[in-house]
Amino acid sequence: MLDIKLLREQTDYVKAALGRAGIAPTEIDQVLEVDARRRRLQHDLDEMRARRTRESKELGRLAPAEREARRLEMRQLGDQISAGERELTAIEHRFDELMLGLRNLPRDWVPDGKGEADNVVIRTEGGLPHFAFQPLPHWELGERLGIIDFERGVKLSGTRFYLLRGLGARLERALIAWMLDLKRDQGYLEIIPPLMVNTATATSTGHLPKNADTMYRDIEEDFWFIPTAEVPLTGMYRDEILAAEQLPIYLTAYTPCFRREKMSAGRDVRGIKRGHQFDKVEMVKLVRPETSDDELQALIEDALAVVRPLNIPYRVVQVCTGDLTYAGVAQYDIEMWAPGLGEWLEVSSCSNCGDFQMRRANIRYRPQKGGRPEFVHSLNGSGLGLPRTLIAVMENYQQADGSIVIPEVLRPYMGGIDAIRRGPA
RNA sequence: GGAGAGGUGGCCGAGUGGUCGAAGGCAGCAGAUUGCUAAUCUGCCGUACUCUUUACCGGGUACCGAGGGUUCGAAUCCCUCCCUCUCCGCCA
Repeated sequence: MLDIKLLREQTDYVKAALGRAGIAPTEIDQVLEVDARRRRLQHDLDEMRARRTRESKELGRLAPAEREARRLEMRQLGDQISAGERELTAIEHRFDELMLGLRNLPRDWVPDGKGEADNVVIRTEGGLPHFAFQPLPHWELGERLGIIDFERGVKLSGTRFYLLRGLGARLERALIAWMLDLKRDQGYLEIIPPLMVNTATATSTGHLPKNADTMYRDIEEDFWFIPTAEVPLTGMYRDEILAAEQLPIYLTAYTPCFRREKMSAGRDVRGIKRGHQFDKVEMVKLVRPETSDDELQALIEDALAVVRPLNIPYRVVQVCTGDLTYAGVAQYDIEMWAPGLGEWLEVSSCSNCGDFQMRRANIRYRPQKGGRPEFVHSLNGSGLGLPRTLIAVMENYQQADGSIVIPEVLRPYMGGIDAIRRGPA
């Protein structure tokens, strides 16, 4: 959530910044209009309540006979106040709705753009590999090796579901364990969070109310299945005031993620690139405000530290204003090359969310002992998304005979196995 | 799921209709004092919104789990819900 004071006091700046992300200035005007009405009503109500308090105290001291006379008058005032309170509640709901609907402001240095096509590749590492044969897409490899079973996934659940079996499952588990160990070495605290969260938690990260239609939920119990571990990790300290010494907080978690993707027909239909359920290792940082831009750079490095040892070509993309996540002020994506698919795969997305989520989650810290609490800043990044990392490994490490060599760093996690070959799994 | 107890400020903990934003303690901040990292004393010390204001100070309102209700007036009485604890049941 944005700071309403910023909207009031630096309206033009906010309009310009949001304009770069494709938001019409009239949206801000609308918020300010409701804000003005809300404040006026609040003020009137405050005065009525002040009068009631004052006169009620006097009334208490009066003799019983006099008391009766003024009781009726006081009751009318009470009715007026009740009516005002109902009106205020309605306006506040409207106000909250509008405020929750405003995305975060991009940093000034984020490149302008309308969408994905305008993102800027800022770095590419590793030349594209040459194969002496036609590299296969991972679904071919997976089925031939018996490590991915698409048909049975569909049978169990439906389209876009699959299962990993044998060494495929083990490879995924190896990747997860290896990543988590790396994160631990980088200073992240490993968490196993709930995979279902309540509405308040999902609202605090900005996933609700805007993206309600992309999440699975249990209405009866007010549970939302997490679309990413960012949600529980970022929400962990909701409604808390942290001690300054606690910051920065670095958290990591491996979790399955659930997304009600509105799958467009014909796009990414094959393989495991996009599904309703996938595994991910996530990083979340809660930091002091003045450090968050530097922490974002460090976060990218922490993600790259997972990418590099795999020896797969990758690139870093700076996300433009039109493609930023809702809560982000700046964002970088990391993409790995998939020779079978012939495309770059987004395996990580690192964002600085400023105080946007922390304001919603009401997570603050005291900069000085005894000082006033301030909102902290939050960041999140994948470290990494598993299916796409698995794709990249499979497609880059495939051999002419259809086997897949296990990357060196993963072998200790695979019981020393050096390749996945054809044969009984 | 059933029965009982309870949810109060950063923490602990009083408070059962008005003088309670809330005693007391701890922690924190400022100062005093002390022959030495401790002790003692004094003062300050919730959050948000708002008015006045350059700012400070000050005034007002809201907040005692959440939402309703009763009342001139609710932390306090009533209703609903949520959560925690204890016991029972069920269970991976």
